[in-house]
Amino acid sequence: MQRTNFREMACSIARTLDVIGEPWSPLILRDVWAGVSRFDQIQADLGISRKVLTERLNHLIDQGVLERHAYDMRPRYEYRLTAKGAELVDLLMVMAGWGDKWLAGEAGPPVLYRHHACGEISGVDLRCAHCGEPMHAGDVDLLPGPGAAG
Amino acid sequence: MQRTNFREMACSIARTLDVIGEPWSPLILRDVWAGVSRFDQIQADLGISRKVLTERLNHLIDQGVLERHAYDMRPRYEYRLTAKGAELVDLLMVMAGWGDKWLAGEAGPPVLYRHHACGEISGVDLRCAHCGEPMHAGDVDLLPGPGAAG
DNA sequence: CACTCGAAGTTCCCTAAGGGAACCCCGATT
DNA sequence: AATCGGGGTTCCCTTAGGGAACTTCGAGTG
Repeated sequence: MQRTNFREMACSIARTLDVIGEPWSPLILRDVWAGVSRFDQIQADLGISRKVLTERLNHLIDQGVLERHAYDMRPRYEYRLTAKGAELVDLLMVMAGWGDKWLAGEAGPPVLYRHHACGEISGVDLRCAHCGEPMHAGDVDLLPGPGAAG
Repeated sequence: MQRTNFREMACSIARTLDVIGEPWSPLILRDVWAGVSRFDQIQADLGISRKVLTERLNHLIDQGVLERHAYDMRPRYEYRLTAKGAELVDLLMVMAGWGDKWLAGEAGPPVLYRHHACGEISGVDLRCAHCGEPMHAGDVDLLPGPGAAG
């Protein structure tokens, strides 16, 4: 399909999409996060083609988001999130929050999140890292940064 | 390419991907958010094929994320974020934050975010909606919710 | 009125990516 | 020696994305 690649764009959103923007990649990370971490498990859970799963896993490993770990003397492997990958899961939690709010409908959210610190069922909330007040799409101005395109 | 559709999965991440998971969709939302909101502008800014841009815009409108708005007596339109779409931009800010941290390199972030409330250059931080403490991937347990698959 | 312009698509062909099923490899078990 | 099961690889087919040319429609110009 000769897909355009986003890596060269001077945009952190595009670059992030170059890492996890392909179809299935976020769901693979979700599975690994949730403990579904072996090839056949992921393949069966998602219903993804084995060929594509291989490609995605290799790409995620190349990008430093997953690592491949032997769990037996036999050639058996499980996939784990790296620190870089674990921070991507924050993104998945925000996605899940949006889906819960706008797409879950009558049935309610399929998954609940219990926060260790307070023990309550909760969700993520976006705050300004500087002042701690809510920070949403309409609460910011965009300015060119040091890495902006020439 | 007979792509699998994610809509029917009992997972808010998958359902969200069904709305904005196709290649280009998040970048289209980013453009509209940043004020690049007309067909030819978006097409030129992204370098996306006109055919695919048409498909993506229609899908985003169908999903209630964008709306098409005439800005002239002539058939001229601009695209705007709905409330549903504006909340998706929160997701884009989290993506941008991850890209800034892990992919920007020496050059630094291409775009800076100035928070209206405090006037500072900042970024988003994920907090528990219930207790206000940090809430990241490792800080939660996943539990089946009311909309979980049978 | 005829001509041109520009925004916003639409159409067509070509290539490459995803789906699916069959096949392969390799160490362990029987 | 034969089987098993995890973890892929290979092959073919279909369809989505890229790219460029073409269309449509109202406005402005001479």
